[in-house]
Amino acid sequence: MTKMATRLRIVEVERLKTACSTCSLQELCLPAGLNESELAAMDKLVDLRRQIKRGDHLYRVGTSLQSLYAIRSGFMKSSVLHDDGREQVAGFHMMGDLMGMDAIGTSQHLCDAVALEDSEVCDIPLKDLEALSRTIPSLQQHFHRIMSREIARDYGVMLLLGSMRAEERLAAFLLNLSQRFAARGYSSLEFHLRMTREEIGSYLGLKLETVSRTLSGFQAQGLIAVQNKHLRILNIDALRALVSPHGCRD
Amino acid sequence: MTKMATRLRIVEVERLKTACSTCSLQELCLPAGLNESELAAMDKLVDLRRQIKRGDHLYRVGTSLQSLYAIRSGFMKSSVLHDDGREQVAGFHMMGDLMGMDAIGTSQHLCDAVALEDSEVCDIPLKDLEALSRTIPSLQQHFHRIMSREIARDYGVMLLLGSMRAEERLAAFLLNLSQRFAARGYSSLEFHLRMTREEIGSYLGLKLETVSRTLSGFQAQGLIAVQNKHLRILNIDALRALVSPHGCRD
DNA sequence: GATTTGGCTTGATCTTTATCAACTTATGCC
DNA sequence: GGCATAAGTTGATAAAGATCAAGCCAAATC
Repeated sequence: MTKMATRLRIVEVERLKTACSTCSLQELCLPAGLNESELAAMDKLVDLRRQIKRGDHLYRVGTSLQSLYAIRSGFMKSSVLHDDGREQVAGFHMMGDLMGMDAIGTSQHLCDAVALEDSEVCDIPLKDLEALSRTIPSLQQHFHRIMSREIARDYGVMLLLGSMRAEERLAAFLLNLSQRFAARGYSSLEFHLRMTREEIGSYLGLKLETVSRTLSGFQAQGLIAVQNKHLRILNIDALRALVSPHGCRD
Repeated sequence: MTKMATRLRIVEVERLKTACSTCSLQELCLPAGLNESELAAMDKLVDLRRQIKRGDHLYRVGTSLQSLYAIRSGFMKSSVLHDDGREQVAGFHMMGDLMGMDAIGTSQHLCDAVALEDSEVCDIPLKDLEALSRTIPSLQQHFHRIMSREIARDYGVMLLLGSMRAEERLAAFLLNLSQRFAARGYSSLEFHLRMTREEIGSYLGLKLETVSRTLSGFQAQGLIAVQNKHLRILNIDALRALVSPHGCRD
């Protein structure tokens, strides 16, 4: 304690708050499953915290990969750009999510990451993470799990984009958000959509008008209550039924 | 040489052929970039080779993850199943590709892997791979790159499914196949489609009739020549132009 | 070599979602 | 606090692709 205190300066207080060992997202984030001494090693790795204002980029297509980013707070989107300017939102990311993994392969970011509200991310230098995960098998394993889960999520999005109708896509989208908010201790039935209808549409492969209409339709059926970005799920079972139409499973 | 010869038995000849150190796919596959002694370590890891007959499963949804699989020869598809039986092809895989990475997160396969022609895969036990990659940084790095590239590929598919029209999807699909065949030393302009129209459609989020019509359309325009599964690209630039419509880049 | 079956093509029609357009409601800014 | 601008809703119409249907071709089977 005293030894530490001597080293502290005002800026470093800020840093200390970043420590994985005291972070409430520990269980969701990269350090999940580490013991105390391993957590301390993690703390050394994650020494920079970055503020991203709403609308600002965390990284851009073509930028060289420096670090992976763990979201501490806020909400972000990542999007791929087509040559002709069309934007496809590839994902929405919230606290505890790890971003930037698509760039490891080429050392260049392949998508843009933009904050949809003021956000805070932890900077995790890839080289350091790789070095540390060579000495901490459970960190290595967890990192692989996180990358794998991203692949699995992507497969889910492909299923959605490739074989669902507009209503199913929206229902699946709302249920996914609901579940993720729940996992972070927020209400699963009432939340704030941080993205525009256009961004939802882009993610789901629909036009914004279709998103709007479909949401209105859900409201008319009594499944949800929407007012702008405020959303309340009124009948979650009905939403689930929409995604898995007849419950006919073989 | 003589030392090795004494150790050989007939079954082991079979194994020897599996060795990464003598595999022609070395540069495409997991061992890319390893030196000789590292390659020898890889050889010990990959000790099982498996034959998959056309139509057979390499793994199924829900099966527990044992190994990752590197394709030595043949052609496979992976597909996600919707509750109601709809199938979405998530990818086509050929020699040098690594399969099964979606299952690391949950230790259970989330998709089915089926051989589209008689194939041969190398069995790579995940635990062993993780252990070895802790001692060989370049292997670790390459493994991460491969997972990352899978994520990047998925983003590309999302872009395709979310914001391209039927013609663009087909053109992008053909160009992707062409490029992958080229990377493996085959002709980039003339190849055999190993999947049915329905499987192409499933991958691209289209119905088989649309795939057929669109291919016929390409043929009518002189872009390709198709006869059943035999395909020849006649005007690759025009195909490229279809994917990036106006070349209007900002 | 005939038969069968699965895969493919092509046409006609229907459905879903996109597009175009007008208008309303928020949000942010001076 | 009002004005400007962005976001969202809703309607009318158009277009892309799905669906239904018929027939064809080719490889596998007997």
